[in-house]
Amino acid sequence: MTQRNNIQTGENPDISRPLNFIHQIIEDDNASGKFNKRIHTRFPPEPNGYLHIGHAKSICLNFGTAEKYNGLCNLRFDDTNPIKEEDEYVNSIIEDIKWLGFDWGDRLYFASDYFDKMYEYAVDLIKKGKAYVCDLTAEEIRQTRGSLTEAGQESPYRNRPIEENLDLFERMRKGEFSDGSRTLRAKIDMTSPNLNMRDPVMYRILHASHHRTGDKWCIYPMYDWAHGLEDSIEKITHSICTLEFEDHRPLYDWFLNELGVYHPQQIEFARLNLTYTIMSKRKLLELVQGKYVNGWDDPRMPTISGMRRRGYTPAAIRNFADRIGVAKRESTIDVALLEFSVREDLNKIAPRFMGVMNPLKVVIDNYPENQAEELEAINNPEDESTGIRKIPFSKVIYIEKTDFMEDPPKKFFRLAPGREVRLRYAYFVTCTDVVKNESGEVVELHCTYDPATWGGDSPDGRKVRGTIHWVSAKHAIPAKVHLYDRLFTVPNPSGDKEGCDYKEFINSESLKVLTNCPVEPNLSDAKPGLQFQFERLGYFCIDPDTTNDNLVINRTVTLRDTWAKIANRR
RNA sequence: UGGGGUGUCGUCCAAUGGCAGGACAUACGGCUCUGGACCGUAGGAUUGGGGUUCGAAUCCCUACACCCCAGCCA
Repeated sequence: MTQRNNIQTGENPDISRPLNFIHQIIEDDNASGKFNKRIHTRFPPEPNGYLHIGHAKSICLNFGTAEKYNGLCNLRFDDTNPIKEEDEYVNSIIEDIKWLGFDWGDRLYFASDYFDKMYEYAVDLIKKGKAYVCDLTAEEIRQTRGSLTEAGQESPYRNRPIEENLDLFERMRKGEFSDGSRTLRAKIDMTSPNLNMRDPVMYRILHASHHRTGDKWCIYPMYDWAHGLEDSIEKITHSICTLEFEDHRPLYDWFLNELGVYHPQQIEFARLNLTYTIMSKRKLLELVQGKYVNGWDDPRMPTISGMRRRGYTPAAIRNFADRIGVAKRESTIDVALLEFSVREDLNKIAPRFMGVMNPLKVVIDNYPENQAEELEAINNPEDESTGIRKIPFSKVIYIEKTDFMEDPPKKFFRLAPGREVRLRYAYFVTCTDVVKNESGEVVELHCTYDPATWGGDSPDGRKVRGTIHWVSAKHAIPAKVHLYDRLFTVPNPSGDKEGCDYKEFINSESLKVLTNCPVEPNLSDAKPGLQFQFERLGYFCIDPDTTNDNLVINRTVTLRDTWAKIANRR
C-alpha cells in the first residue's frame, strides 16, 4: 500500500507536497521488495544540443528522486547517433548539471562505452532467431510497415537462416556494405497495432566518425535497442522518460525479456512546457544558427546556460521544478511561476544597489555647490548580516524619467511640480522648477532639499507618499544595461495559430540595450556573475562581457510593479 | 480510422469511496524609507450523460475533447 507522505522534502523547507505518482510507484516497489529497496535512476541526454529548463525538470526528478530515497543517479550520454553529436554539447551538459548542484560521483557513462556489449547481445538475439538482417531500403521498409489501420507486410529477408544472418551482421560491422543498404531488425510482429513492434530496426549502417569511438564502428544501434540495454547494464531500477516513449515500452520490455537480462521499470511523465517560449531542441538550434539570438547562452534562451547568464540561480530553478510537480497530463506552466521562483530566491540573497535606467537630471538648488556627503544604505533588508554601505550624495543627481510627471494622475505618488518625495536613504526634496527643451520635453528639474531630513527621516514626523531612487551625477559610473523580456509575444509560439511559423512571434523588444546608465559607484569593482537588485527596478547581474572600463549588466527579472498595473489599466 | 495516453479553479499540482485543498496568477485591503518584500481577504474547477453506493473527482457503462505513434532521430 502506498503511504501518504507529507514530510517536508527537498532543499526548500517551504515546499512540501504529497508524493508524485513516480514516488508512489517507488514506495510501492520498496514495499513489495521489487528492487530490494534499491533506487537507481539516470539522466540520459543525447549530446546534440544545450540543456534547457525542460531538461532541468527531468534532472531534478532523476537526481532528486535518488537523493530522496538514498539511491544513485547516473549521468549517461546517449550517444548512439554520430551524425548529430558533439563534444561541445557533452561539456556544456556536464557544466550545466553541476551548476544546478547535482553530483553523479564517478558514474559518468556513455552509451558508446557499451557498443561492444550491445553487439554481443545482438548476436545473441540472432542466434535465438529473434533478429535478422534485412536488405530492404529505407523506403521499402516504410512502404511495408503498413499504416495506423493496416498491418505491415513481412520482409522477404525475415526468414533468413540464422547462420546467414550471423555472417551478414558481422560483415555489416566490418564495413562491407554501404550506408543504408542493410539493417538488423528484430523479428516481432508485422501485424501489431503498435507500430514500434513491427520488426523495428536495431542497427543501421553509418560510415560516420563518432565523437568518442572514432571510426571503430560503421553500424550504430537505434534508440529502442540501445536504451534498455544501457539501463540494464547500469542496473537502473526506474528508467524515467517522457510521455512519447510510452508506446515504446512494450519494445523496451520485449528486448530485455528476450535477452533474459536485468530488467528496469520504464516510467513516463509529461515533459515541461512553458508559456512565451519554446522547448524544442530543433527550434532552439535554429534560433542560434539563424542568429535570432546571440548563441546558446543568450539570456533570452530557455537554456540552462542562458538562464545562468540571465541571472537565474540554481535554487530558483530547483524550487521551480519542485513546485510544478510531476504528472502524466500534458500541461503548460505559466512563466510567471518561474519568475516568482527567481524573485523569491533573489529577494533573500541579492544585495541592493541604486541605478538609473533612463536618467533625468535634477539640480538641488539649495545644496552647497561643492559639497558631497556619504549616506548609509542597507545592503539587504531581508538579511541584516549583510550590513550597510555608503553612497555619495551631491548637488546634481539623476533620477528615473518615469519617476516624474508634470501633470500626474491621481494615484501617482512620485515627483511632480511642487510635490515632496523622499530620495531613498538621503533627503526629502521638493520640485520647484521644470526645464524643457524646444520640443517641450522635460530635460531637467530643480528641487530644494530639507537638510533636517538627512538619511531620509523627517524629524517633524511629516510623511511623503513616494520614495524614489537616485544616483549622484558626479560619482556615478556608466553602465551598459541589457533589458531582457520574453522571447516571444504569444503564450504558445509553437502552436498558437495554424500555419504560422514560431519565428513570426519573436518579440522584437525582447532585448533593449541602454548605454551610459548612471549607477552607484559601489558597483565599480563588481565581478561577472554578481546578482543584485537595483532598488525599485528589478534583479540584475553582471554579464561576463564586463571589462575594467565597460560594465555590462543584465536584467534578470523586474520587481513586481503595482504602479505599472495601475498605469496600464487606463 | 488501429494502438497508446490524458481530462479537477485562468495556469499547474493534490484529494488513493467520506468537508474538492495548495501554489502561481487576478482583485481588494493592511504594513512599509523599494508602489519591492511581508501579512490578510475574496472570487474561481471535477468534460457531458447514465449507473453502483448511505456517500463518487475517485468504481462501472457511454459519449466527447485533447496529446502521441507510420525516422535507418532520440
